[in-house]
Amino acid sequence: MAKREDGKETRLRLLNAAGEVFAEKGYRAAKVADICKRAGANVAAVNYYFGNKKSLYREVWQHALENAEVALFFESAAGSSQDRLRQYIHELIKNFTATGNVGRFSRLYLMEMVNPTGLIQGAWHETIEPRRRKLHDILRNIIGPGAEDLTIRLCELSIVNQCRMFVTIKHSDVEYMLGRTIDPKLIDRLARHIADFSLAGIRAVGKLTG
Amino acid sequence: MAKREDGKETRLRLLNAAGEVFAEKGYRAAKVADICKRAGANVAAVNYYFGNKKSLYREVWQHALENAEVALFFESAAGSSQDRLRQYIHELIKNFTATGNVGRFSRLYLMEMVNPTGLIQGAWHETIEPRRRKLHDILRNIIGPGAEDLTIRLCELSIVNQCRMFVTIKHSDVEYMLGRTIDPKLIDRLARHIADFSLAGIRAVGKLTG
Amino acid sequence: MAKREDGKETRLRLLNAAGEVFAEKGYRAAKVADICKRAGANVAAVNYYFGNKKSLYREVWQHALENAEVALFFESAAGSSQDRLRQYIHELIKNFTATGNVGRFSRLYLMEMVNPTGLIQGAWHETIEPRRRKLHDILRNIIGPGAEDLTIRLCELSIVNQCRMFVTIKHSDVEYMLGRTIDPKLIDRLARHIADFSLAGIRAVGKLTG
Amino acid sequence: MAKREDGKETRLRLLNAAGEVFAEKGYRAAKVADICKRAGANVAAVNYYFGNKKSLYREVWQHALENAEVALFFESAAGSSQDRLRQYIHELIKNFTATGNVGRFSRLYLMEMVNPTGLIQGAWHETIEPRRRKLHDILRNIIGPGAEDLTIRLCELSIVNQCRMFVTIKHSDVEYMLGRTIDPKLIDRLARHIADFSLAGIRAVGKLTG
DNA sequence: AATGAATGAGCCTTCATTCAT
DNA sequence: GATGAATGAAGGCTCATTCAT
Repeated sequence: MAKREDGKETRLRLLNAAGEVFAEKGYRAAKVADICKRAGANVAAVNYYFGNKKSLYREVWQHALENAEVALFFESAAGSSQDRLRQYIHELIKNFTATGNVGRFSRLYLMEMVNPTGLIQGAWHETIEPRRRKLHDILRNIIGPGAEDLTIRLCELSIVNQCRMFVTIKHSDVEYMLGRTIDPKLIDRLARHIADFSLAGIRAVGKLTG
Repeated sequence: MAKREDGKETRLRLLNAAGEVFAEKGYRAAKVADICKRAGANVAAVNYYFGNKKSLYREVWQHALENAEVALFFESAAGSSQDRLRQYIHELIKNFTATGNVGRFSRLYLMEMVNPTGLIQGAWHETIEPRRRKLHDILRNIIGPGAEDLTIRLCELSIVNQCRMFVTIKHSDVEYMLGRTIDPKLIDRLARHIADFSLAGIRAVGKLTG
Repeated sequence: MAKREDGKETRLRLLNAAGEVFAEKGYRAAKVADICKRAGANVAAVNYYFGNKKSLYREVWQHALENAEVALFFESAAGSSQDRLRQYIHELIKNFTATGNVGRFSRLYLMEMVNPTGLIQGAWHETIEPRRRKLHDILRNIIGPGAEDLTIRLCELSIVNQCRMFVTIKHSDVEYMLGRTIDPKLIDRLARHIADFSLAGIRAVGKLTG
Repeated sequence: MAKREDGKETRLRLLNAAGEVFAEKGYRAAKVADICKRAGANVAAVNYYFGNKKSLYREVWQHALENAEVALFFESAAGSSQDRLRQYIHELIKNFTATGNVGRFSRLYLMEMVNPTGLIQGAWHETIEPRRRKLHDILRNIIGPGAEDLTIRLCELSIVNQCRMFVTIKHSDVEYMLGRTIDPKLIDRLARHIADFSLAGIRAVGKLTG
């Protein structure tokens, strides 16, 4: 609570506060004043550390990517392709449901998808591409080399969009549709469901076009 | 340009304009002035006809829900359960990709999901429930009476969330992942993919728990 | 004092108030709030009528040019070239010392010269050119066709810059140097002085280069 | 980059930087942060060394006035009165067009004239008076003892205001009116022009009132 | 019944200044 | 003695809303 601190610390507090507020409200609706208040700093702090709201937003993405990316991809994936797909889905869901940087980032991501700010350009594809590549390879292994590329891509979409339900899990119809509240056990069940459901789906469409 | 129209007509134009703008920008980012301009009405028109922005938003939802196109949604379903599921998916996608009231409503719906305004309470469940009921019945028929209710609900989510990718089709990663732009032929392909993928998935998880 | 007036009236009041404040303080130091207060309007009035401060500034120039220009050039100039020069100088000084639109414009002009805003581009040369042309022709007549063009242009500058002292007459060293306060009689004396001084000057340099 | 310089040195760098920035932008538009950056000092340096922006401004004037280049201005004038006038005009113009302290000071002076800060009271007259005195004596010699004092003062104004065109030489109409860019040769030509033009003017008005 | 005029509250940003070290 | 951190006050702009006609 020292009055004049390291400076990097206040900056970090602002970054985290901004991450939360942007994730909750979206870029436009997020108020600089709210961010500062949540970080325990003055209104002018955002300008002091980041220049303006736009730059702050970009830095929040940068920060989120740098920190979230770490947890994102199990490099040591092993086992059969089926096992790897299960692992992938688990990771994806964990990513979407996580608290802290990772979960927040997922929400940030959806916000940007629904209400594009046009402020993050590069970071966007840097985020998507490696995830997509990974999933693509797994699916290719499961379906076999004979399948159309489009078939695989459609499977990617089916899987990613099933997992994405977790992004909107709050305030959404997910809980309503399941008739119960979300808890870790249910999340596990969902992950298994998506894996089973998808593996069958993949095989089915793989046969049709392979 | 008539100075004295019916009065109800201006009101309707405002309602439509508001639907468009809210769907495009979301509640907060939508500007009353824009809505009025698009409706060819005065700045004060919104407040004159609807009291304020919030009431206008509620009326837009009400209007959308009362709209026959949305409400009568897949009444005429017939054939085997598999066929009815295909029809359902097609309807859902058509709904999401349609222009005019229907597609706009879908976007409104997503906007509300991501950025809840807390203004529409009742209308929300009125929308979801009948759709869900319908899908539930179809799935129950396919899976059989022995299955857990939760299993069916998970399948509902899998299907709905696959279809939901169309809502964010613009500015999203869908086109990026498919490596091509969306056109009617591709939408058809996607619908078939989701149906095939899901039917296989349903059967698989049905067996596991049934 | 009607609460809701013509609208053009408030706009005009803003335009005049802005003219005064910009002339007194310069573009940057002029406060929108001050302008509005002086015009008896709300802070948002500037945005309502002119969009923003910059546009207001441009409109003030436009307005000043349209109104000042009327009084600016005696089209019916007659008499010998010497007489026309005297007339020109009188006009110029009257222009610089006038109250209301004309005098204010001169100050605006000087402000722009010292602290260019880069906002008025076109209006600038439109202002200068006709004045310059007129003086140029008079001087050419006095000096004779044999003189270098540069010589004439130097005489233009000598005259214009002598007259320009009136622009800075307040807060300046003019009163201090003259040892007395400015009054209409003194202005007359100054005009005669500048005319006599300049006519002799013109003839002298005309001989040298002619 | 030394952490421990004399301390006086930083102060001096600030003074010079401030002189430049104030001259370029005027008091209000000059930013403390800019001044500090240009001086290679910390944002807090101005307040540390000078208390606040106002005091810094006053010290800049004081510094400029105390500066030998400005104060010793045309001490060594000799020759006939005509020659001394030519010298005076040359000095004045050199002063206005000079780079470094002197030219900067001229601009500071004009800024203050157009946009009085009310901060320099005393220094103001200290600047004007000795210059004026000098010119006055020269003119008195040329015109002769019989002339009205007012006549001489009017001539002073004519000369000073002709020379003053150099202060606003950038961004002004001077280049536009001359139809060419300013270079040392042209400045020389202008100095000669003003001298010739003025000498003739002086003699003419001297005769009229003498 | 309908509208152009006008406003107030709130937001982002700037900047001189202060403070703790 | 000097500085990076932090702040408060104020300015420009946006926008939903209100008012008089």
